[in-house]
Formats: sequence, structure tokens, C-alpha cells
Amino acid sequence: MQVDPTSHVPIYLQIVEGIRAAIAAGVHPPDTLLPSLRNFAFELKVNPNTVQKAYDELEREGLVYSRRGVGILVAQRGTESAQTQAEAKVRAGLRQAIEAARAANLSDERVQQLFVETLQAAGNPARRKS
Amino acid sequence: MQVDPTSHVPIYLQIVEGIRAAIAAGVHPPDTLLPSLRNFAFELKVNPNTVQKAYDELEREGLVYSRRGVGILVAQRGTESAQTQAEAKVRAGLRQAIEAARAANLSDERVQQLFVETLQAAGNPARRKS
Amino acid sequence: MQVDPTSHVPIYLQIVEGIRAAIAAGVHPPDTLLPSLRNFAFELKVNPNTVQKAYDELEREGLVYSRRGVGILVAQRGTESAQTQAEAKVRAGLRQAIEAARAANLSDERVQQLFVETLQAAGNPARRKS
Amino acid sequence: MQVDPTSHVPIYLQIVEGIRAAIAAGVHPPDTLLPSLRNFAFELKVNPNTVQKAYDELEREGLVYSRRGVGILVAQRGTESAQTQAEAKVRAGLRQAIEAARAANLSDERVQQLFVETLQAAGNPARRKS
DNA sequence: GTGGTCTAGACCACT
DNA sequence: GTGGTCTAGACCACT
Repeated sequence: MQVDPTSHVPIYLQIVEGIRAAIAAGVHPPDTLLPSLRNFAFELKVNPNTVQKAYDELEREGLVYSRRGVGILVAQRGTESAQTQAEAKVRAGLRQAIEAARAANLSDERVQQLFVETLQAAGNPARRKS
Repeated sequence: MQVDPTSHVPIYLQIVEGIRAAIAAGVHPPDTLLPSLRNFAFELKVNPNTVQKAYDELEREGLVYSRRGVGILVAQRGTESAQTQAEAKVRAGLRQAIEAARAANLSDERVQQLFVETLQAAGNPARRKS
Repeated sequence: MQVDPTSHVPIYLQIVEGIRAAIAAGVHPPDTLLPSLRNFAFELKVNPNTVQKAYDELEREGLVYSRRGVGILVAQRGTESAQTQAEAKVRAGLRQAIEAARAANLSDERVQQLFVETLQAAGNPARRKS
Repeated sequence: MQVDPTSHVPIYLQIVEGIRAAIAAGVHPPDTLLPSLRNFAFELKVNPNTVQKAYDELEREGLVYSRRGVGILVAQRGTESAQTQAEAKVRAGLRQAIEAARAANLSDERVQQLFVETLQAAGNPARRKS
């Protein structure tokens, strides 16, 4: 996982989304430890406070819980929650793109065409390595 | 056109996108005056400086040009530029949504399903009044 | 002669410079009439007030004088004045470019090279039609 | 670095050019922090918004990138970009001066003479202290 | 502490 | 009337 310091998306949000996707994808099963604050901050070359803020956000959303002296762990229903949230996020993104298209008077056929092209351009996921 | 002051998207960017879409849709043909800074600001109930910032951005993108003492006009190739940009923006939005989906390990079939649902939920444009 | 409505250089200044160069080049000899306000404004597709402002500026500089009921005429020493002014303007432009180069730590040799290249790229004046 | 509030060149552009030259000259290496908005504004005795506008422009040009909570940093390829841009700017200035000269019918020999004179009048950079 | 947005309002140049 | 710049100052998000 990486972080883009050039992006205008806040770093802590980039981390939140990265972890959310990882949990949804099953990389971190329930009751499993996430990387420690310090290690993760070191890896990502960011301030530990920033990782802390990301973990706080994930805890607020119920995806993870913290145990003092132990660390941050994925919640029991963390995987499915993350999947639901990820899907909602995808939906929202699609809706926004569709609305932008309509505001500019693009036909639905055109939007559909763009969708198919983009899906293919993004590569066959079966063969992709993320 | 309206602006949502509670949105996390900066007001000036909301204005940029609104005008870009309007130009793409042919509402403002080339060499046509856009609303004056002061009038538009009054209509939208925002500060003229905010509208100015939006117009600056549009000028930088080549959609409009300004003439002191006259106003802001749509560029010769403004309509087609706006259409191109709007389409590129839709593409980018779709790509981003698709990437988010894949990061969360959603299947392409699922994404496609979400797309169709969202397109329909957004209403049939033929019957919409914008 | 033409005017670029897209440029951020004020239109009246574009006109001033255009006429100054024409006078310097001998296109309008002393005691010769310049185009009338209305005609010139019509030709350039600008507001007569704008041409007026340009003529005012040229009169202030002593290049032209106006005679009521007659028009605007080139001053006795208008040609040489215009030449002197044009040369001063060229000098100022060169000095500014040289200073910018030095601020960016370009060597004088490099600037000299750029000058020669630019002079040639601008074409052989003997064969140019302006 | 200084700013001339009486100049007809907007203050924010003076700042842009000053920083561009400084980056090109290597004063601010890549991934180095520029002065903070507030500090720089205090030093230059201008409003922070004015410095902000200058930094925005530099970011748009790809010379710097901003990180909230951190500051404004020189981009990876900022130095070379600034050098390229500075040279292009010098070229444009020279071309403009040459064109003005030709419009006024000055001979190329004369322009060349003016160039040499100006270069010398501007002082020998080897002995100059900036 | 850092940058980013926004308001209120002044003043100027241009057409 | 029009756009463009600038100040003063508030408030927010981020690290």
C-alpha cells in the first residue's frame, strides 16, 4: 500500500480507503491485527498522528476496534461491513459520474459506452496484480 | 444553477463544473457573454471573489476569455472543449469507481450491475426536465 | 493592423503600439491624416471610445496632433520621435529579458545564443511581409 | 527577495517570477519547503492571500506541490522545469522585443547592437553580487 | 503550526 | 457598467 503526497486527497483518507478495501477484500480477517501505528507510519513515511487519525476513523465506522496493549483489530463483522461500504462508495461514484454526464447533455448510450471502454481499459481483473 | 454551501466541494469548483456543463450543453454559445461577476454572485448568494475564482479557472482551461470593461465570453472552441472535458471527467469518475470496486475485490459483473441500477435510478433523461 | 481581443494587453495599448510602429516605419509621414475615429473603430471592430483613448495617448506623447474638423495628423517630428520611442521600447524589452535570465542563473553565453536563435527564427526581415 | 507595490505588474506575479527564478537557480532544491504563506507574507509586507495566489500559480505550473499541515514543497522535477520555463520566458521576451523592432522597421544590425549594449550595461554577471 | 476557502469591501483599469 | 487585484480577517482541515 502506498500514499500519494502530491494528491489533494488528505493522506489520512487515502489510508482509510486503502485499509477499507483491504478489509473488504479479505486481506485482514476479523480479529486479526492491523499493522502497528509506528510500523505502518514508518512504512508509509508519514506522521504517526496521521495513521492514528485513519485508525480512529475506521473505529468510528465500526470496522476495527482497539485493545490497549494489544493493537488494532478487525471487528467481527468488519469484512462484510467493509464490503457494504465499499459497494456504497462505488455506487456513489457511479451516480456522480452519471449526473455529470447528464448535466453536460451526454446521452445515456454514450455514458454506457464510456463505462464499457473504461472497464476494459482497466484490464482484466483476473490477471491483474494489484 | 445552484450552489450547496454545506458541501465539502469548494463553492468555486461547484461553479466551475456548473458552467462547464452549461457550456458543453450549448447553453452559452461561443462569443456569448456569461453573467457578470457581480450579478452572478448576487444570484448565487456568494461573494464576487468566489465567482471570480471560478471564472479564472475556466479561463485557464481555455473555455472562456475575459475582456475588461466588457465581460467574460465563451471561447471560439469553448463548446467543443467543454464537451471534451466533460466526457473526460465522466471517464475519470467511472475509472475511479471501477478501481475502488476492484480494490475491494468486487467482481466486474457486480460493478456492471451497480452501473445499470444507478443509471435507471437516476431517471430516464428523456423524461427529465433539467 | 489587427487587435487581439483575447490578449490581456489592453486594446487601446495594442492600438497605440501599432500606430507608433507604423509612424516609426514611415507608413504615416508628418502632417498626414491618420484614419478617422469611426472608420478605424469599424475596421478594428472595437468601440470608438477605445480608439479615442489610443489617439489621446499618442497626442500626449507628441506623436500626433488633432485639428478640429479635420482629423488627427502626424506631428512634424512624429517620425523621429516614434523611432526613438520604439528603440527605447526595444531596449527596455531586451533589458528585462536579460535580467530575467540572470535571475535564473543563465550564463550570458546562453542568453546570447537564445538571442541569435530567436533573431533567425523570426525570419529574414528583408523577405518578410508584415 | 523584494516586491515593488508601485509596479504595474501585479504583486502576485512578481512573487511567481521571483520564486521561479530562485528554484531555477537552485536556491530551493526539490522536496524542500518554501517559506510558509504567513511568514513570507510578513517578510514581503503583503497579504497572505497574495502569496497564496502566487503559490497556486506555481503549483498549477508543476513547480511546487502543497501539503496541508506541512507546507509548500518544490516538486521532484521542479528545478529543471523552472529552468526550462525561465529559458522559455527569456526567449519570449527576446522575440517580443525583436518583433517590436521590426514593426518599427529597425534593422537587425541595430537590434543586435542594442542587445550587446544592454548586455554590457546590465553589468558583468561574474562580478555582480545579486 | 501548516495550507485552503470565503466574505466584505476598497480601489483601479478598461470599454 | 465591466473584470482584476489587494487587504483584513474569519474559519476550517490537516499534520
